[in-house]
Order: sequence, then C-alpha cells, then structure tokens
Amino acid sequence: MRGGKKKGTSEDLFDQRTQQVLQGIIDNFISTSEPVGSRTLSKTLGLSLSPATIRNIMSDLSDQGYLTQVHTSGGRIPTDKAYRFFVDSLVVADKLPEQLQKNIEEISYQGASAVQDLLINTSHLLAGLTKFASLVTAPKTSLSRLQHIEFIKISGDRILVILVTKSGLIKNRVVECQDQLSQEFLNSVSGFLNEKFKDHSLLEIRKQILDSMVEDKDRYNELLAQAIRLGKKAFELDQPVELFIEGQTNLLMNQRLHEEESKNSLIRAFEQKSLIMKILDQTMENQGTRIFIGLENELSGLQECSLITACYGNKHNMLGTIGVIGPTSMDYRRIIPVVDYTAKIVSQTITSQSYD
Amino acid sequence: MRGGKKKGTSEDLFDQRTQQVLQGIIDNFISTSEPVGSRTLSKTLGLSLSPATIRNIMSDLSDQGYLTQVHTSGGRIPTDKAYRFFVDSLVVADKLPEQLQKNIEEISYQGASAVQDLLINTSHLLAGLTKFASLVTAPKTSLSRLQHIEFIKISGDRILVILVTKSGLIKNRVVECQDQLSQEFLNSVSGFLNEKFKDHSLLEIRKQILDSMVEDKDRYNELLAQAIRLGKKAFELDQPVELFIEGQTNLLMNQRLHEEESKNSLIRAFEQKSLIMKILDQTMENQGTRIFIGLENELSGLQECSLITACYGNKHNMLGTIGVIGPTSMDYRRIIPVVDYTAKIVSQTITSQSYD
DNA sequence: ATTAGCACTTAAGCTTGATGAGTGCTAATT
DNA sequence: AATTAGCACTCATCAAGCTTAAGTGCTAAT
Repeated sequence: MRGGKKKGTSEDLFDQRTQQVLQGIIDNFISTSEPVGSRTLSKTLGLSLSPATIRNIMSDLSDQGYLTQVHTSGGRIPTDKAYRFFVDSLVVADKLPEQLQKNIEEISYQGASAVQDLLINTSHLLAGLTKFASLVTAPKTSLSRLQHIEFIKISGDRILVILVTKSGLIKNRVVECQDQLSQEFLNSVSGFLNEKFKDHSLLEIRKQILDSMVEDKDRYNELLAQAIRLGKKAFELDQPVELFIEGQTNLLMNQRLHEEESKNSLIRAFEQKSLIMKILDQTMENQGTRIFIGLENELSGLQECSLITACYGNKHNMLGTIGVIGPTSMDYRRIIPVVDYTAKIVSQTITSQSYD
Repeated sequence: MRGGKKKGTSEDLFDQRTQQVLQGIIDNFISTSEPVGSRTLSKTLGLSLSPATIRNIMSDLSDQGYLTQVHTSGGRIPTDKAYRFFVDSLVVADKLPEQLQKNIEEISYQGASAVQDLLINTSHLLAGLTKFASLVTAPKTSLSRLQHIEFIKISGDRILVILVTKSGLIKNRVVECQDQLSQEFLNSVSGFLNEKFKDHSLLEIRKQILDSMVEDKDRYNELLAQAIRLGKKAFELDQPVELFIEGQTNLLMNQRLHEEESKNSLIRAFEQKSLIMKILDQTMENQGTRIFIGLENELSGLQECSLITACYGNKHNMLGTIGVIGPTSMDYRRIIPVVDYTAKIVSQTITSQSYD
C-alpha cells in the first residue's frame, strides 16, 4: 500500500483513494457481476464520498484504461488491466481455510498408487473446489528418466512393455513381435536395457538406440539385436500430450460466461489441447503461481476467461503444471490459494512417490 | 407394416392411415422440434387429407396417449409412448452410410494397443459422430479371467503389480511391502500364481486366496506365504466402476434440451455413475440394441433423454456396453445403426486382442 | 477540492394490440 | 358413415409505446 502519489504524475500510479475506488469496483463486480455505478459505490464503499466525486475518479480510471462501460449509462466494469493491477497488488492472498486444506490433502490418500491416478484425482479436486474447469499436465514422458523397463510375453506374438520412470509414471503398451521369443530371453533383454539405460532420459535413450542401429549393425549378437529392436518399439516417441481437463461443464453452466454464442467457441477452445499445452509449458519456466487474465491473446474463444496456474515437481526440477480456467471476474482471492496449495501438496506427494 | 385393422378394436392397434399420421408427426417433430399442427401435417404428409380429418385422428391419438399438447393451441408433440411405438416399428433401421462405416472401423487402428485405449477411442468416436453424450463400460474386471500376473520391484519397498486379463485389460498398481523381497523371489511368486490361477476369474482367485489364508496358516512355507500376501494385495477388489463418459458438453449445447433449469439436473444425473452402471448392466442380459425412451424412471434429471445401447463381447460372452444418451426427439433412424455398428466393430477388435 | 443539481441516456419491464397457428365442435357434403 | 368446411375460441409471439430506475457528464455552488 504505497500511498501519497498525486494522480496523473505517472500513468499508472494513482493515489490511495483512487486505488480504493478501483478495488471497490472490482470487488463489487466480482461478487455481483453487474456493472457498478457511482451511487452504489458511494454507499458500499467505506469512504464518505459523494457519487459525484466518485464519478470524477471513475472518469479518470476510464481514461487510463482500467474501466469500461458496456453501454452509455449503466455503470462501469473493470478491464483486464484492472484485474491485472488487482491481482498484482494482492501481495498475499487469503489464507486457505483449514477445511479446504484438509480436502486438498486428502487427494494424496485416495489410493493414488500411481502418479497418473494422483493427477486425475487432482484434476477432479480442482474442478470440484473451484467450480471451474481444471487443467493438469502429466510430467513429460520423454524428459523423464528411466527407472525400470520390463517385457512380458502375454501371448504367442504379443509382448507387454512396461516402462516406469523416475518421476513415477507407469506406461504400458502392447507390441507385436513376429519372432517367437521366450520369456527368459525377454528377461535378459530387459536386464540389458535396464543396466545400460537406467537414469537416462527416454529421449536420450531413444536417440542412442537409433544410433546403435547403425553403428552396431555388423558386430551384433542375438541379444543386442533384439534389445535394439524391442527398445526401438518400446521407446517410440508417440507419447501423446498428456493433459487432463475436467469441469468444462462447470464453465458452461457458469452464470458469468455465456451469451450463448461464446459457449461454442469455448468448447472449441478446449479441443485445442496442443495450444493449451503450449501455454502451460511456459509456466514451467519459473515456479510459483501465474495468472493469465483475458486469454484472448493465447486462446481465442476464452476472451472472458482467466487462467491460474502453478507447477509441481520434485526436488530436482519442475515436472508439470496444474491450473484452473474461470471467468475473468472470478474471485481471485479465493481461487489463487487453492491452486497454490494444491500444487504444493501434489509436489509433496509426488516427491514421496518418485524414485530419485 | 401390418395394415387393415379398424381403429379402436384394440387399444394399441390402429389402421394404416393413423399410423402414417403418427409417423408424420414424429418425423416432423424430430426434424424441427416444434409442435406440429393439423394444417402443416396436411401439407407435408403425402396423403391428401384435410386438416380437419387429421385433427380427428390426432384427437384419437391424444386419447390413446401418443400425443400431448404443450399448451391448448399450438400443435402436438409425441409422447414417450409414441417414440416407443416408432422405434419398435423400425423393423430395420437405415443402412449406415459407407463413409460412417469407415470412420467407425478406423477406431480399431488408432494405435489402440490395449483394450482400455480402444474403449476410450470408442467413447470419443460415439460422442463425435452423434453429437450426444457417449457411455462405454469396460469389461468387469472381477469377472475377467487371469491371463498373466507379474510383480516388478521398482524400489526398496515398492512393488508394481501388473495384471493382464484374458479379455485384454491391463491393470497396474503399486503396492508397498515392508519385507525386502528380491526380484528373483518375486518372479517365483508370480510364477506360482500364474500357474495356479491362470484362467480363473479374478473374483474366484480372490476368494481362494482368502480361503487359503485360513486353511494353510500352519503349514505354509515362505513362498506360499508371500504369494498369498502379495496376491491378496494384487487381487484386492477395489476396482472402481470403469465407465467412460464423453460429450456431456454436446448434450448441454444441444438446442433441444435445456430450459436452463434442467441442465443442472442433467449434470447431476451424470455424476451418478453407479446408477448409470446399473442400467447399463441390465443391457448385458440379452445382446442386441436396446432403447430406453425418456429416462425419467431410471435416472431422474434425464426425463427428456433417451438411451441407446448395444453390448460388445467376444465369442464366449458379452463383456461390456456402449451407448449414447441424447434427447428423446433424436433421429433414431440415424443413431441406432451407428451404435449398432460400433458395437460390432468393438467386438471384432476386442476378440482379436483378447487371449481366449 | 468537493458536492449538488440538472438534463440526458439507456436497459429492462410493462401493457397493449395485432397476427397466426392451432383447437373442438357442428353442420354440410360426398 | 366418413370426410370436409366453417366458425368461434385459445394462446404464444412479436412489435410498439410507455414508464422506471440507475447511470452519466457537465456546470455552478459550496
């Protein structure tokens, strides 16, 4: 709360009173989602200012781009810029109610034996707590490091490949194989791969395997050849983007959105999973909560939405991101700590489950 | 098309003309979703009947409960009874356009290496093709028979259990284990379990293991004891209902539903997964397509919805169900064959992937 | 610098009346 | 006896006109 500056000296620094008015408007709009006018504000705001004075202030704020009017008369609403300011000045968001903390902590106990389950539970939880749409990305498989690989022969020509990463992801895939390979042989192959590649990233492993195919082609023995062949199939870089989205319906039902037209574009936006992933990837650069207000720039169709994200990880590095998408006029003070705390709990849980 | 009966002789048999009128009304309502009146019908219907005549017929149909009026004047709409009649008289539904057949066949190639993937793809496909909500149940794990079980030690105290069923389901779960067990030992345990229980249903296995715990408690040796202990964890009957639902948003956006109020109850209905499962379970009794019209009785909140299901399976028995939920006034002639054919393809694919 | 007062704007709500599609009933027609 | 024409009646829908309430900008008074 740095006070005192005269208004207008610098474009975006206004005196305390102006700030309070802006706060008031935002608060008001967040809770009613109706345009707020000078008269109502004069009453609800603690300061004893007449509507006229407030009008003057509002007029200034409009000039500086913090407010707009949806029609000539009928109150003003905050712009994205106003929300930005609002959020940035939230030095510390509300403390999370204990009850909520408990709810969140429970997710780690819900029998989430595998990381994937944990992430799905998380996505479910976020959607439930916020009543918005939730996003959760899984750790990038290709960057994860190998913990264990195993081949299991499940029928004449089918082999089940199981891949466990250090970060706790478990992947399985069935591959077909024309050669008749015994289980014993498969065991030696997996033993070989485990020994040679444990702790390497999947991306790296894949690369090395492709290299070996060339370089070793003359002097290979049976084991090596099959290891490469199977390894190639096992590490194939087909992993689709793993993104869990839940609660789209919440968003569709939300009173603040709609206009009936925009709902269509909303759904379409959610179908662009790769675009969403791109945004979420950005958030991995620096940890902590990030807030995108008015997603128009990055995801057309969500101009009236904001995205709040936080990333999770283990002691070594960030693994993935969780977040929620809700209307720009959401209650940031409530939502931010929820996302924040959830990320923290996920990090803890995942750390306890990963094999580093 | 059995014609000729005079109207009124028996409650639900009416002459051909009456039938045609009813058909006309249903067709009309399906395509416009507006109440249809005598005048319009007189024009669109091929028969040269005056509106007055049609009015009489409609009046009869109303008396017999096939039509209702939403308000005193303003045309009539079909009741659930009418749809029932309509659907039952569709001796043979439309043939599926070749393009659609191709689309459906593709699902089996989309890299669905495991049964779960196939089912998810199917659910996706159905939602996409019909623009309604789709339901897909996975084969009941507890009734599936064991194809293979394997334990993999992935860290000091964690063991990954992999379970493959005859029907092609692959399940994994991480269990914690206080005793330090070597991988070799785990291999003998899984070897033992595989040998003893292959082809038994998981339910049965679980029961036998629980029994053994009592009866063998004195004379057990190390291997047996651990096999039982691990087996108990592995076969624990926690399997949650596996039900894939997709395209709820489609339904929410559907012009025919809504009234804004009912949307809420619609979402709530979808949250009652166990109830949905119960209905879908019924459909497994006799194979073939089943149609539930006006789901009010079984799922409150879906009074304006119909459910079309078909089950899939392999040569031995039915494994699960697929279906779609859409408005009662959906285009049955188009939707039924889609569900039907999809179930057929899923059956084929699953047969080729299961290990019987 | 703040406020009161005033003329003006606009969305939303209400009434009103016309329109049109539909209905049931009865009497005429085939 | 079945079909149709005619008629009086019912409503939902729509547009037009009106009122109200909340808002605005501006100017003059405090």
